[in-house]
Amino acid sequence: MKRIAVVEDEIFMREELLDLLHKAGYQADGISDFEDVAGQVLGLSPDLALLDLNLPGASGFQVCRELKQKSAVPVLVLTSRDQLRDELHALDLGADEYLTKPCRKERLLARVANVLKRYEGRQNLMEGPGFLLDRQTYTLYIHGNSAILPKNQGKILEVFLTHGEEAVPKEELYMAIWGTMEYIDENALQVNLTRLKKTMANLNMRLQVVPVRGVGYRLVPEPGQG
Amino acid sequence: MKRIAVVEDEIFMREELLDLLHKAGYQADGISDFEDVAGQVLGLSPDLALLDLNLPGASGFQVCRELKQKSAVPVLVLTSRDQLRDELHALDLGADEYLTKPCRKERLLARVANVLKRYEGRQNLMEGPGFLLDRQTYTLYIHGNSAILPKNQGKILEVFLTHGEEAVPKEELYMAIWGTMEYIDENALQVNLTRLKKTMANLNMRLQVVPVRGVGYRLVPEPGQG
DNA sequence: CCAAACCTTTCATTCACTGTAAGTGTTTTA
DNA sequence: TAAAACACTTACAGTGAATGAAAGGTTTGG
Repeated sequence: MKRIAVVEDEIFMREELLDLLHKAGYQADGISDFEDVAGQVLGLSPDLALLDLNLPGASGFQVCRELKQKSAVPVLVLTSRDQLRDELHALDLGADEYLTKPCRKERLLARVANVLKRYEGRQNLMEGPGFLLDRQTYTLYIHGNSAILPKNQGKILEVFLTHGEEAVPKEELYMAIWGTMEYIDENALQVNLTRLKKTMANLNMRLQVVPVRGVGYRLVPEPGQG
Repeated sequence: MKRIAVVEDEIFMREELLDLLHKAGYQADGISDFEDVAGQVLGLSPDLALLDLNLPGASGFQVCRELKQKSAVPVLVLTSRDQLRDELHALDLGADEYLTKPCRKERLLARVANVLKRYEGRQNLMEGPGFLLDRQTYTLYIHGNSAILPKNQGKILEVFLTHGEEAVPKEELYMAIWGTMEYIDENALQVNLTRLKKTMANLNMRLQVVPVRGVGYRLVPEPGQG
């Protein structure tokens, strides 16, 4: 059964949506606490996020951006904001659908089903700047091409992507690759990083791995000439 | 540059669309003959098809269905039909977007860009019954999971998919795998087929490879109990 | 300039993929 | 029913990519 996360602060509306989706055969879960909305949504690991834009605390746009940065979950924006610029903004942030309230139930359900169908088989894809990464196979999609990363390089890149441009401590990379921090030559990580860099260069990924002295590494956009 | 195929019978509207898309940096091509529309569109091998529903000859719905059956090209329906049931029908056929005329230019361009963005990196994906196959890496997406096929198995499956349920001559499989028909043990193909079958079973693909005596093989849906 | 931190290249090991071989089933036809 | 043609399976050894270890080079900051 497909899971849908519903982000809507108005309680009556939320219950109605949950009920509607439930009757349509989805497992729908709402959020009632509006701190770290994106985190909560991802915690539900839904197949789709249904997102209102007018939220207490952080704006829906911010939530949408965060969801898209940290995952590849499809986002359907359902809002009463009917300004064209809101729509353009949401779409630009990567929203997969934009519907304005009031909205016919049939239309909403059709769009939900449509988005879910389009995302079939994409559950494992993570979004990076300009590319997609399959978390299971470490297949990388970039510039309309695809390539398979060696497992270690894939794991490293995956960890980087979950951190955005934040520094990633070496310990975390150790854990991600080997599941432990013992008995591993410190150099092994180094070698795999070198290999990842070379791979990224070969694929023309405009990203650089830069060291953070005494801590670990960061993934940053290449200081391009563009 | 992204290519867009425009299917719109009203010539004035068509020219306006082509102009708009062209100014937005796309390579847009229109169709002026409305026989075998889907075939013509696919002949352009566009990154996106912009489709009107009211066409002379076959209905736009039929074209949409055909496009989705024969390819994985994204379809954006732009129509003056504003009935909900038309929209539901189009979405059900797999249309990726449904916009009603009149439509603000900004909105249209935003949706076009949005759909193209969503399809980024999907150019190499082939659609099979219930799964997707990446033609470059032979990554297989099924049941929300992904797996990498060994090269030979991937090539075989790829050839099968281009044939639907038609029989595939052995010679074609030879050519696809080894690029030649000489110096190859006839049994090698056999072994690879056995391996592909095992792989498909492990992945719960509901497909069977059946021999066509003296000719080759066919890929058919499993005679399931569903 | 020195030491710590960081990087790169090379090499042997390991493991998945592959074709060969050898033998077992199955269908067709006389 | 027999035998020939075709189809299938399993086991095995060769190959090549990925990996960690080793050894040595480079950068950074005090």
